[in-house]
Amino acid sequence: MHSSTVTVEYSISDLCKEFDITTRTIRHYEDLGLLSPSRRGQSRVYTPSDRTRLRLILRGKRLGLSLEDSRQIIDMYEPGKTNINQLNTLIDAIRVQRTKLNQQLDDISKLLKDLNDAEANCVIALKTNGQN
Amino acid sequence: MHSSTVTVEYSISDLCKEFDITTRTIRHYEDLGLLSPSRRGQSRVYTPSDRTRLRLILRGKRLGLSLEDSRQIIDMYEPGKTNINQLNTLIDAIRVQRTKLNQQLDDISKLLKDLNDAEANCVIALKTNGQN
DNA sequence: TATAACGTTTACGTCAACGTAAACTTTGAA
DNA sequence: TTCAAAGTTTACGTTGACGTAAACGTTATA
Repeated sequence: MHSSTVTVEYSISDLCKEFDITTRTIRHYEDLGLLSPSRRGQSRVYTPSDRTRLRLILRGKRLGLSLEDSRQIIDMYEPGKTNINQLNTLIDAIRVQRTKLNQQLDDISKLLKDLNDAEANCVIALKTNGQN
Repeated sequence: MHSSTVTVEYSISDLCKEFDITTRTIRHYEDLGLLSPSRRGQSRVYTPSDRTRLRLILRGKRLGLSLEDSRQIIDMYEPGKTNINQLNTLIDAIRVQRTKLNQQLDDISKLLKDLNDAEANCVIALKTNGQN
């Protein structure tokens, strides 16, 4: 039996291009412990898992999370060697995040509604001011 | 005919308490042109409209918007003396914001799903590790 | 009247999240 | 072989969003 293994990997510039960020940004995330790529020689080598983490970090950024927040959330996905105490605090942390996200959902729906109103007003103003 | 007018107003500390922020924060927003309260003597006096603007700013913050972004969005609500050109660029800006918000909605729903999975894993781990 | 409680301005400090520059190494193609 | 492209480390700079401290004015009430 032969299981073929196609080890996928990425260079730092691969990820930069894909996500439209700079090398500085990626190295910065590594400095903060959000990424820990292996090395070939002195060059960084990223796995699909690293790439996923990066995607999660950027998603967090779009939601206004700090890098530290993102680090904690991402760590939630890898329970790894957490003991029971940690599991309970983890569950609490998860619920805290969920509460924040639900607040955001509410905020967004209100903002979307406001934008709809604003746009409607614009359209009306455009029709009314056929002169000018 | 007599229209009774109960002019509602707020002091800076009123708003600080209501929204749980500092005076420094409110004055900072004023420095950036997001608020422009009137004065009685040298003290700032805030109207319900000012209060609404503040609420919108803080909502923007929860969504990860910069103060500059919030300023622009809030200005969308007050078309005021905008001419037709401005109205069209305004409509474009509104649609840009809407796109971003929809992206956020998508991000949030994914994150919520991830958190659900993470919590489920925690619960399983808790049951499995009845020992330890 | 004095002393809190609240307001003000001015200005330097801080922290996160990178930007930017310098100086260097490694590697593949001409 | 040389030279351009891509990689590296180190370190100071910048921007946004306030914090913090100093020094001062106003008002109410004990």
